Amino acid sequence: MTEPSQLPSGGVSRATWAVTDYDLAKTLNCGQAFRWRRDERGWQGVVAGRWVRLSSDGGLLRAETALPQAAWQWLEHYLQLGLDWPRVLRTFPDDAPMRAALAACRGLRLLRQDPWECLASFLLSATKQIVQIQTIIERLCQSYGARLPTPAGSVAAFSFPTPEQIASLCESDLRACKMGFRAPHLLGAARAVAEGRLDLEELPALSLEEAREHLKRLKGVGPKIADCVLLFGCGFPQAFPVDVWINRALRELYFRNRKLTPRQLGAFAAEHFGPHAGYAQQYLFHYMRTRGEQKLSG
DNA sequence: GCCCAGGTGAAGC
DNA sequence: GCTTCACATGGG
Repeated sequence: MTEPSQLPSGGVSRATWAVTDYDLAKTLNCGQAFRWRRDERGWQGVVAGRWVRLSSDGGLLRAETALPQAAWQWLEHYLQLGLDWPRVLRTFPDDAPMRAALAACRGLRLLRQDPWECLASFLLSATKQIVQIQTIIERLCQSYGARLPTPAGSVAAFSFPTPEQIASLCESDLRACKMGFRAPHLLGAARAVAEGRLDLEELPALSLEEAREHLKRLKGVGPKIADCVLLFGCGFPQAFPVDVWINRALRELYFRNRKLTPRQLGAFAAEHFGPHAGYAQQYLFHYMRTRGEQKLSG
């Protein structure tokens, strides 16, 4: 990572970073985050309560905000620009499935998302397709988030509703966003966080097992959603969410289609994929989902 | 209509 | 322990 160069113009602020092995399109569109939208100039999203447009240009990553920025740590942290990627790569097992996934998903990175948005989003993900999760979250933000400043001519943008904002609603308010049986789960999680019964900021200081148990106290949070929050929002690189795709991937690629329980798969993953198993998981997930598709440019 | 989707919890063996 | 099923909603 290099220091960003900054060129203010009007209310807008811009920055540029030199990156290697960083595929913005794959990273923003691989199913770890749900709020990024492609437009003619890049990707629009909301990070740390700010509207931002990201784009890539060869080895350069560009960012544009609606308001002046005194500093960019909030975005560098989200994009994990300080990560020593070659060091992560060296921890992966050298086997045929992993080599294929790495070749197919070159440049895919993990983001460091806000833990609350991550928890709420994955609570809404249960037995939903990614496009439908995106739609539900968009309705939630438009209905109950706060309007954010955007550049002239851009479509409206909204913050992700805080735990307090959601805690003040009732179940039918949430069901109006078409989240179905997930509504009481989201409401319960929002109230637990708003009332201080769950401290998301404390989780990174705990062991993986302790943090997982804290999250699983919430109704609607099992091992899969807990590990998504720990991997994408709390900085546990060894967390390994096992969903239908990973289940399929592991069985097909490592177990010749033998049937295994999620518990057995989790144990295998922890042993086989090493200290950054979660990164390996995201490569296998994206590899399985895009296998057979024509390569998209981004 | 039927089946599936980045699951979970309750109830049945 | 493991298996089965309901739970909302939308798309193929």
